[in-house]
Amino acid sequence: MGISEILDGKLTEKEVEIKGWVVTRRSSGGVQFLIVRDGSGMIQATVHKEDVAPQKFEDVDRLTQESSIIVKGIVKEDKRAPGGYEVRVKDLKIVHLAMPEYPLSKKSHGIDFLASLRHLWIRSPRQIAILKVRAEIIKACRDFLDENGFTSTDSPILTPSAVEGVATLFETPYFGDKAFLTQSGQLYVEATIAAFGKVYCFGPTFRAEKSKTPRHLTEFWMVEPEMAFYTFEDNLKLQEEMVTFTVKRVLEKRRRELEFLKRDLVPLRKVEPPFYRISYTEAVDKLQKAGYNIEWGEDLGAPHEKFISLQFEKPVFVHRYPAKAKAFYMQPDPENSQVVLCADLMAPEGYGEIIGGSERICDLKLLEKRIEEFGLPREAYEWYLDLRKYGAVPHSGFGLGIERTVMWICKLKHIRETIPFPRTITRIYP
RNA sequence: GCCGCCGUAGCUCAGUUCGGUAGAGCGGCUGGCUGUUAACCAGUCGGUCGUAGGUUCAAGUCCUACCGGCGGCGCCA
Repeated sequence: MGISEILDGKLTEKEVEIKGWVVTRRSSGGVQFLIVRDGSGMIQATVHKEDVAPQKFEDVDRLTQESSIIVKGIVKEDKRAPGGYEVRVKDLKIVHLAMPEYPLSKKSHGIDFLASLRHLWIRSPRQIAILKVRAEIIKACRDFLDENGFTSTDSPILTPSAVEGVATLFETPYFGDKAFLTQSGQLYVEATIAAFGKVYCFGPTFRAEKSKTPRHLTEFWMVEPEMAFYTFEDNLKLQEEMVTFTVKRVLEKRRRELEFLKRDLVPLRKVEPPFYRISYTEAVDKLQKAGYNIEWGEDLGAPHEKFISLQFEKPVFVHRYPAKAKAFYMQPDPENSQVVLCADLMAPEGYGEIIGGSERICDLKLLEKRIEEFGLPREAYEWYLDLRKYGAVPHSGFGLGIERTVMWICKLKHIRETIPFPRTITRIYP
């Protein structure tokens, strides 16, 4: 029994017990109005002087913001109450009287202050709504993959070597040796496909990049599916299906949260396969015609991604980037060896990349050559090369950034709200 | 790493142009109000003006350095 069920109208005129926290208290002499939160929702509880013992009424008068309480009463439908329902209180027990001067008031706060009080900020309705959507997105991704023949095989977080470059790795001591926090589970899921066919890993990844932007965290979560025998084309189709499934699931299960966030649902309802596709070369052409200063061969920057993303009302794949701008393990396009069979999925409405994916090199000789060309230490990749020695198959995969997906689906301005405790270049507390 | 902006009460800010006794709203506290909606009304508590130097009769205000944060870029998911 929770507040969400009361708000669904299932418990009208019934007696209920709510265990929760006081969000605000207002009084009008003989009537006290409490807004109570229980994790499932918020509702107004009214305490009339004549309904409770005098001592109880005085207790209510002492209630501070964020005090924890247990309330018993009758559910009433009432237009005067926010949300249309309220609980007329018959009994109330104070579990803990919160200290006065709860730091977060109902008025606005600056971002620095809120970030330093993240452990309390997550209680606020907006943050609750966002994190509920986050949880739904994660569950949707897992459900989609689990229901489509994937086995979850999580990758290690402590790793001996870099996937792509050492400069952006967090280093940690490891029994007299060095270890690094993973930047991607991809190489390891490329190993487990030979055991399970279709796999995915889900976990935190770490980038020691000094990125100071509204779309970067130093610690973020990725879902990384990897599929044996999947071509580049199969990979894109899977991404379309997974993203569509996820958006539909959130629209279905977290409608209330999206509406609370004042998220326009129209663009989300348009998310259906097939997504748009544009090659990197076409994208550069478009950008140049729009006056952007970009040459073929350069990777797309934030303003470029935003521009492309705004051209389409559905997600768009930008595919076949120059080989030099991308990772060593990507399969060259058989029709043009200057580009690789990769695609980034750009979310619409100006949100950029949420997925990066590619077909992987499966030929041993070619992979050896690429490792050398990228100046990577071959000894660190011996195990990875083994995968091309014993039953190599064409295979593809992608990584979906959870926080960026949350940011897009909730239409947020900054990624710091998409994870309970964000880690950024300037903040590791709380 | 680069460019720009900002640090004044617990919070959000005004005061800086042109140096002259530290301000408001919210929150807290005290009291009032029998339907409040960021409730309202009256009273009250609350300050090393980011830090350190400097200029000056006098610095929140002018100068220098440092620290912290925010916004944008680069890199990336």
